[in-house]
Parts: sequence; structure tokens; C-alpha cells
Amino acid sequence: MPSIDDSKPISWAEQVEQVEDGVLPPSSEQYDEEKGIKVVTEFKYNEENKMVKTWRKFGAAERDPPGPNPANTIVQVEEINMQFIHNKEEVQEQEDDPLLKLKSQKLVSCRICKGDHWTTKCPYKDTLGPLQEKLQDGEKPPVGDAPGPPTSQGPTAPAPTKTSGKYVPPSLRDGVNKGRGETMSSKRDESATIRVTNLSEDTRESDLQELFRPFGPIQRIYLAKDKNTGQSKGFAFINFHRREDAARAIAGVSGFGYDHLILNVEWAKPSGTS
DNA sequence: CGTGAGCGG
Repeated sequence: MPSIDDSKPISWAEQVEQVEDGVLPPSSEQYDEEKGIKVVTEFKYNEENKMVKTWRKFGAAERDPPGPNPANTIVQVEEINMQFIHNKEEVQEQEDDPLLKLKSQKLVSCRICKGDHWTTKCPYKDTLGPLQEKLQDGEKPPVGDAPGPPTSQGPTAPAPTKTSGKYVPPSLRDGVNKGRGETMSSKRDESATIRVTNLSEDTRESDLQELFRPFGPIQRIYLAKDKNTGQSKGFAFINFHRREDAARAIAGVSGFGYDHLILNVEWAKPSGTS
């Protein structure tokens, strides 16, 4: 905060800011010899509890009643321009190039098989993906027609079976898949998922839990709602542990009257586009 | 009327 130069007259706004709470600036008297006018300045609060600056009437107006007399007084309003930090148009000028470029691409290419899908949903993700990583040193991946970029290691470098330096996830460690036939597929098991539609908007997940619990243990319940408003979209997914429980739930609940609506229950199909 | 949502490039 720069100090205010006392030699110059300061603006009314600055005077107001200088006032501390409840303290009025002192009154002052100033005599102009040339004009023979004595100016008495005083500060006080008006009926709206706002601070005002007044001069005692003088000259031809000395006997005038309170208030400005148009015959001898000019009312002047000091305009104060507010400066705002934010500029609407500046914000709107912002353009996000990377996002725009990404959206215009629309075409996705799998890093594993160069297919038309994301890498994470590649059908060979569980087989070729890890294989590629293991062969990364020196040897080409077995995808013959794939013009993969050559690795910087070079073909002359031998590929020692190093067990250090690189993290190997538990699913890829030796001996993981030998014991059980149960491979923990990274994807959710949708085979026991049912879709419930025609739900009333005020149905909650706890209501669905009560409704479907008699048919068997439930793994997950998802009630579709609008992400922003939280408003229910009127359908839900129920994930049972066992598919036969889901089948009985379909037979038992489909057509069930619930909250003045008739529920519709079917097998769910995996989400996403093809 | 209605098949979720995210990750990522």
C-alpha cells in the first residue's frame, strides 16, 4: 500500500477508505483571502448511516435552507470506475489445442495389435501384451505385420534373464497360474448382472438391495443417475455372485409392481461401444 | 424413453 501524498487533495473515495471504523475525519476551516471566503468542511453520518462531506453554506447561499439551491449551487457527482480482475472475453478466448486435436482424431489405434480399439480393451491384451514386454529386449514381437518401432536397445544386445530392476506384477510371476484354474480376469464378471428398468425416480440403491437380496448374495448394485444432478435415470444394474441367482431374480422380479410402476428385469449386456 | 464410467494417446 503506497503512502498517500498529503500535499495533493485526495479523492473522496480515498478519503472514505482512510476512515477507520466509526471514526470521522476532523472538520477543517480554510480561508481564501483573494475571494474572501471561509470554507468550513465537516464530515458526518446522514440518515442512512453513510458518511457525507458537507460545506457550510456561504456567499449568496448563506441563508438558504438545507439542500442544494439550483440558483447558486451545482451538484457534482464524482464517478468512481470499478476495475475488475476478471474479463469475460479473455476467459472465452482460451482454446485447448491438445484436447481439440484429440477429439478430432476420433480414430483410435491399439498399441498392441493396431486395431480400432483402445489398448485396454484389446482382445490380445492378456496374451500378447505381456509377451511383448518380455520380448522387449532385442527380439521382435510376434505380430508379423505390425510395423512396430525398433527398440532402442538394438539387436546386438543380449537379453539376459534379469530378475531385477523391473517390476513384475503378481499376475505375471512364475507359478501363479499353476495351482488353480481360476484366473482372476481383470474385467468384471458381467455374466451374473441383470438390468432393472422402469424404476421410479426416487428408488435408491438400498431399496434395490432389499428387493433383490432374497434371491442370493449380491456383489454390486449400480443405480444409474445423472452425474451432475444426481437424478435417477430409472434403471439399475444388480450384480449377483451366482448366475442362477440372477436368473431367479429375473423370473421373480420382472413384472413386479413397485412404486406404482411395473419393473422390467433382463440380463445385462456389457456396456461400451461394440 | 432409458445399458453404467473410467482409463488413455
